[in-house]
Amino acid sequence: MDRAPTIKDVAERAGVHAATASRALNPATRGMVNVRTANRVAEAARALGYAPNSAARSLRTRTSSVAGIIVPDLRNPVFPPIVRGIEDGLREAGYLALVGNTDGDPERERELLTAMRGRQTAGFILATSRRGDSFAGGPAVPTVLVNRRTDDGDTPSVTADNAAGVHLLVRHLVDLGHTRIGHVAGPRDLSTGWERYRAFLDATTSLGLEPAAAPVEFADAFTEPAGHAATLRLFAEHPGLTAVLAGNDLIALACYSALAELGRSVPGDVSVTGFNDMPFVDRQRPALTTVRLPHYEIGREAARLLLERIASPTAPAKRVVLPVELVRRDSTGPAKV
Amino acid sequence: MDRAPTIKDVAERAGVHAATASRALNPATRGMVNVRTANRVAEAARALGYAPNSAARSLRTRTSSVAGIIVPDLRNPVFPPIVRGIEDGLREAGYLALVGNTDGDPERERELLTAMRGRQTAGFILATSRRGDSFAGGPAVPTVLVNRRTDDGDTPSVTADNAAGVHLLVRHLVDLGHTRIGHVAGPRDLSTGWERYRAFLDATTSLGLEPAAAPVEFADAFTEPAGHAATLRLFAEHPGLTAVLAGNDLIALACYSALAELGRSVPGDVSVTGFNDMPFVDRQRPALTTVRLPHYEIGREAARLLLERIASPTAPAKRVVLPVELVRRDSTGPAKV
DNA sequence: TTGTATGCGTTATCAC
DNA sequence: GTGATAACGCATACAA
Repeated sequence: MDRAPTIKDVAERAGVHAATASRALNPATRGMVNVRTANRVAEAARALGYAPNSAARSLRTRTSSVAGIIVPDLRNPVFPPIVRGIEDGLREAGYLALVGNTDGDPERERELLTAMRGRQTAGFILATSRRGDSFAGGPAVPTVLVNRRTDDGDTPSVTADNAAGVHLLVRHLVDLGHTRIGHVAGPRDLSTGWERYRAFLDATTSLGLEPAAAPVEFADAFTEPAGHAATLRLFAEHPGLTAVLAGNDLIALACYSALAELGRSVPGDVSVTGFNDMPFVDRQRPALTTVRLPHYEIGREAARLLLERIASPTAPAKRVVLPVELVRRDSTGPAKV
Repeated sequence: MDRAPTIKDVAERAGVHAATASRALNPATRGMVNVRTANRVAEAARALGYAPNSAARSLRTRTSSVAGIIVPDLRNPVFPPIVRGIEDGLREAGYLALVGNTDGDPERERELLTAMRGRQTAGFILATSRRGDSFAGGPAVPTVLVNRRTDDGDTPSVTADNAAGVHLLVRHLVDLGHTRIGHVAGPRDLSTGWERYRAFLDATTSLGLEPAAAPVEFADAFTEPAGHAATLRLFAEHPGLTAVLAGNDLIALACYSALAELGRSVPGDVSVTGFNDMPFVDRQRPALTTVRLPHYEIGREAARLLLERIASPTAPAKRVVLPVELVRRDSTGPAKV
């Protein structure tokens, strides 16, 4: 088992200097070399099964075709399709994806970023950002935010149209005759939680509900336990609600169990809506009315943006917002009179 | 914005030569250097925020601390916890994880392996193997199989105890009085499908069922559509079955819908069992009786095995089999008499 | 225990 | 259009 062939071996076989072989093999510099020699080199490379040593290339060029993806936890069902979309988008451009989980811990995130940067990662796609985060003095490395974003507009991002989704849901509930609608919101420091909350205020007032008829309770996290607790708090204060707009699907499922505890039926007594359309919420009992996000496309778009960013790092930061879709199922019904 | 500090910068600041700094920073060679200088170097490194350039290190040492994980599709709910377990296990050892999806296409898999190998990947963890696969002349790169394995024992693997799980399920059904139990099996060319199928034959005969009372139908894939079709075929031939053991949870859910189509209730007319205990199958209607696999631990164990393998590549290949657990829920009930 | 010298494989710069 | 050369940052064989 001898060592893998190097560019020197290729050059020798083609009867040229290593530098020439390098130029011939690199699409960007191919033009500098005679077509015939270029072909000879390509032929030799193929014959030898030559594959460039990317460590050497990275060392020399200070970049690589590897991107880092950082998510809170891959086990949260929204992330697999996003990551898959990113991976597909990256791979088409010849990039590979490093994936890391932070569990929402900024310390872990820093460690991961450092570790990845040390491996010459060409760029980052972060699904972990908080509204207040800033990359000002931070990464000279191209970075794209996905799913969540920061408040400042300095970093490119790909998110779903949270506001439109909430408007769709509120209108749907109002159309069903609901006049007292509560919101179990996600954390305020995440753009997803915050945007949906703001849109809820917006939509309810613009549809003529008094603030007292549209109370809000914040969950500490986008999880079932946090959602459960928040739902109980909401109904303790506002027992007369006939509908709940949950910050995401997991919170909506928590509403199911909390309402069952309170002896209320869904949707008989209370209508419930989610956000995300995670796998299997269509098979819950009752099937969840929610807003579908194009998670896979969000991922692909993020990959596209990152590649753009790598190609031209100084271009102004784009913020892409992808459309969402209302999915009516069985967890919403006419308001009880 | 100046360049990242190199080991030279660290050495200079500590007043030593780069070689000494290198030895001081590397745990393996730390012993060769005076404790006081070692501390001085470490201090300088910390002050400068030094992170070794892994491209240079890889070039020099011909290895890297990056491992490749290859799965069919991250969106299949069994993989996220496995990948998460792997990532956690790798990271504790300072390794990063490259993740790629193949959609079950061997061609894509080859491409990914080549691409990753070209980037000095230190090892691979594959969740994509088929029974007949062989790595004989293949990868000199350390490799571990996870979830699935090949028939030959040449490659280390971490799998769940499929046979024990099936025995648990069959005994559970027999205890409930079922005497005509069908099996909607997964693909024969995957070890998961095959082992569960073999165990089904084994368990039913050893518990006294005639082969005719334990018919099998194979699904083309571990998916709902394939499971649906296979379930219909099974009941077309054997309408008298009172229980179905599905090859995995997705096939079990397909049994639900196929049986509903046939006008049979679950578990009133027919009991159904799954395999995996995916997220949310406890919230299906009815909640699924299934076997729980320790997916996260499977992933961690695979990472451990890979690190072992990297440390001593010639040691004999271990095959780790992790225990499973029966989870009784509402999809199984007493046999209809 | 520390310093010196060299090379890993590639590409950028400079000659020709 | 091509060749010679140097340098990317690190780790190690060897010398001191």
